[in-house]
Amino acid sequence: MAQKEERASTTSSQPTKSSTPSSRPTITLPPRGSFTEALFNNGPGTGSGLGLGFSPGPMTLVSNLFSDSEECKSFSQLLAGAMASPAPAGQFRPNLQEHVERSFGDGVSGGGEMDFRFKHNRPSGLVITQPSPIFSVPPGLSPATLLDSPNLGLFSPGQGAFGMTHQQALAQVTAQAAQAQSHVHIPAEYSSSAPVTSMPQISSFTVNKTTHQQIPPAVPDSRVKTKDSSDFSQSDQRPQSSLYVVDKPADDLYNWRKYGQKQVKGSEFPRSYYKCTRPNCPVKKKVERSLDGQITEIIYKGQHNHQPPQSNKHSKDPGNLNGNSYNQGSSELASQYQSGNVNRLKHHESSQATPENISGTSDSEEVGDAETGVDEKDEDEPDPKRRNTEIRVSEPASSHRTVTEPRIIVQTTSEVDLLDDGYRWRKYGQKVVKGNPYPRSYYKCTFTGCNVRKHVERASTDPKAVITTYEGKHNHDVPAAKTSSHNTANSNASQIKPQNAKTDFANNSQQPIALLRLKEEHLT
DNA sequence: AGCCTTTGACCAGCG
DNA sequence: TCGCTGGTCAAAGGC
Repeated sequence: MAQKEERASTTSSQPTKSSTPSSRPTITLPPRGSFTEALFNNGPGTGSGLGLGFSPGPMTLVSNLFSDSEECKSFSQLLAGAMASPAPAGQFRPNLQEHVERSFGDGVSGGGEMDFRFKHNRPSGLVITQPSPIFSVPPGLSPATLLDSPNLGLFSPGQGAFGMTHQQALAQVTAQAAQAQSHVHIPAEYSSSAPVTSMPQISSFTVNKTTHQQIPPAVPDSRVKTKDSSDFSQSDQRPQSSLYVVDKPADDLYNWRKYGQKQVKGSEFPRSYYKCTRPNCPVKKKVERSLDGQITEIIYKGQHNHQPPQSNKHSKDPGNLNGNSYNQGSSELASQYQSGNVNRLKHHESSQATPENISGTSDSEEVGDAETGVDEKDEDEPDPKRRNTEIRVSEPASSHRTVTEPRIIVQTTSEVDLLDDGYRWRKYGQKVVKGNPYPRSYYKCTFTGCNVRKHVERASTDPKAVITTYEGKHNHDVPAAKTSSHNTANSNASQIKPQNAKTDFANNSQQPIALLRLKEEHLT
């Protein structure tokens, strides 16, 4: 059946390792004070990362690389250098890849789809051989070393962590960063104040040049969605036979039985109803998917009164190609769900839900039982009071749908914060995840009508290591500078965005350069 | 045989 | 009361 075909195609979509490593990329060192300064210090006027005064984490550094438009000729070139070096299938890569993919694919109107497709549709046989000086690596730090280091491989077609969650990604970032310290030597002069742990990964920027590997949503459902290159130029078209997937949303360790499907008004997509197959378990979930199979929204209702099956039969699903990693993620999700977190994202799709997704609705609805720092220890004890909580995991409603990771949001504070990118952000939630003492924080752009979301995570072992994920596209300009020094700094940051976008390369309104270039290349 | 999906019918809430 | 809509049931069929 179609289902089988999808599974088959999903399986076949496994990434292929780089097979044509051309000459190792030559990485030149740009004048310090520009690139490196921006890289490690977030650039002039940007203020410290996230306004927290700490050194940039791996993702921030990576972001800086992208944002440093002046140095970057094109995204592909960036990738070329990295890809030229066949990095081992490190486990962590997919995570960063996810970050980048999401950053580039989500919420980018106009080119959004193309961006997204890039990650999904890069022809498996496509080899980009444009070793160009995109990345700057301090003397003594061999790009090859970085790229070949199994500990540093980022964005390479690793398979192990195919379905990693943010938490996992973060955990690995931390772990690997730590390992990096012992594997990579970084001249002190370049280390600056930035933790050495963050550095190596900068150059470990390897992007999967093969068939796109979709990261399964951290949330339970969803399978990998893949598309072949043939679909590349057909932005919103129906999926072709060999493309995709996504079928039953059941990879959250729990077993679900579909008991109904209905075409609901207001949605062009049918909604499926699932029940946990566990006897007496009241949990249900509603899943809406687009015609091409992408999950656009997932709404959980109730709380499991049992542990996830140890051996989920669904593990055989292609979506679990990653096996452990994915299961881990699922497990975490399961725990999160079980913990009774309440979320209501409305439209997300953001996640693909896109933030809009998350946002759109989330804003007004995610409110709910604001709980902060949900204590994971509760996960094993269903709280009767939480029984009927509803968790909505949706995908972005943006026109260009992308498969991103559904989110679990717990609204907490309403503090308005000015982060480092010039935009004003309101923290609307945070969550403590198992294994990480630092909460994941969620921010929303405070500009009226703007649904851009920002999700900041810190590594459990190194709060300086931050993964920032943007969702949505700003529909406005960077707020005018305020009188405060902080704001001024941010304002400056926005003005020099190309050089200091920092994590903002992910931010739609700022992603661009690399993104656009990427398109150009694919179009030709 | 068991489990799951499909799908039309039924039910309840709401305006 | 009626119609609409969302949610659920349950028979049929597939794997």
